[in-house]
Amino acid sequence: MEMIDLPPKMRLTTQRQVILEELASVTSHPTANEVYDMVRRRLPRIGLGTVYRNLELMAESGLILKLEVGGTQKRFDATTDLHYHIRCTACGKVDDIKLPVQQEINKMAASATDYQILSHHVEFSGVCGSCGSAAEPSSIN
Amino acid sequence: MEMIDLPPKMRLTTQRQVILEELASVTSHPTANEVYDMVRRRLPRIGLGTVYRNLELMAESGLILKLEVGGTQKRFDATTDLHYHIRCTACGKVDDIKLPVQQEINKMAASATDYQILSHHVEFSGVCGSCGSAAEPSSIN
DNA sequence: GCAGTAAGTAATAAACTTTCTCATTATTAT
DNA sequence: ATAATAATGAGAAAGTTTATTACTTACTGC
Repeated sequence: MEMIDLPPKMRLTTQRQVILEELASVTSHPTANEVYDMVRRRLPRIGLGTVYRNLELMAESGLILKLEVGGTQKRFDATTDLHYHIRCTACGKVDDIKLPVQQEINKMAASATDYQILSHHVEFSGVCGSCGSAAEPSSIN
Repeated sequence: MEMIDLPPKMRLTTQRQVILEELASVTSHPTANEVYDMVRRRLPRIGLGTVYRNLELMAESGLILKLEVGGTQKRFDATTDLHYHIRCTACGKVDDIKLPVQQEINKMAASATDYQILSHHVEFSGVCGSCGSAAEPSSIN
């Protein structure tokens, strides 16, 4: 039994504010460690556990998105409206991809499984611009 | 016994055979640790590192699939033809979903990004049958 | 068969990501 | 300002995956 209840008395601490601001300041999808590095420039004494705890809390309350995309680390996204992602197989970078969300795919899925469908996510794999130009300048012949 | 297409110099050891057989014997998508447990019933002295190393090698050679779906652990799949997955948000179980792969989505993506698209994967989130019936008996009341 | 060599294994250590514990600090309501 | 308590920081701990190492096994050409 899982209910989405945001913590009753969630306090607005400096740490939370800065974490959210830093996450919102980038269009990339940083890992917890990367957020930690960004935040530490402004709050040098913050603990890594605090970053993890708050990213998790914010994700639970829907304030941010926790992306469980490929790779070993989870990534976080301050843009909470539904969108798909693409990950570079060479450098691991994750970008948004501006593709309309295919809502009808959920209905198709519902009739193909006994699961109760909640959502779906599409993750593309590809080679990003900088990695592609570095690796294969002769591929368009 | 099926013919296994091994990369040159890759030997078909007992460990590899058993790992592959055990993985192929289930329709679930076990984690490395679960494969380890299954294999250990037949080869009690096998090491966890051996399981990891060989799952990784087999995934690289295309013999099996390594799934980087949600959750903290990677999962492995002996079925290598393209298909989508669905993960239970309650118990973390991952199942195949029999939904035709949307090839055209790659073309749409190609025109929406400067990445060179290689592939895509769709992962659904939902509640599986057993979790659903266990969690919400109040819906029948 | 047998030496020589390459590949694989088991065990262990190590790296890395994430979660947990707890004494202390900071925030909120009074 | 004070009390109540949520949150923090520091470190330990847990969990997953990779790397190292010494030993074993299998393949090669003789």
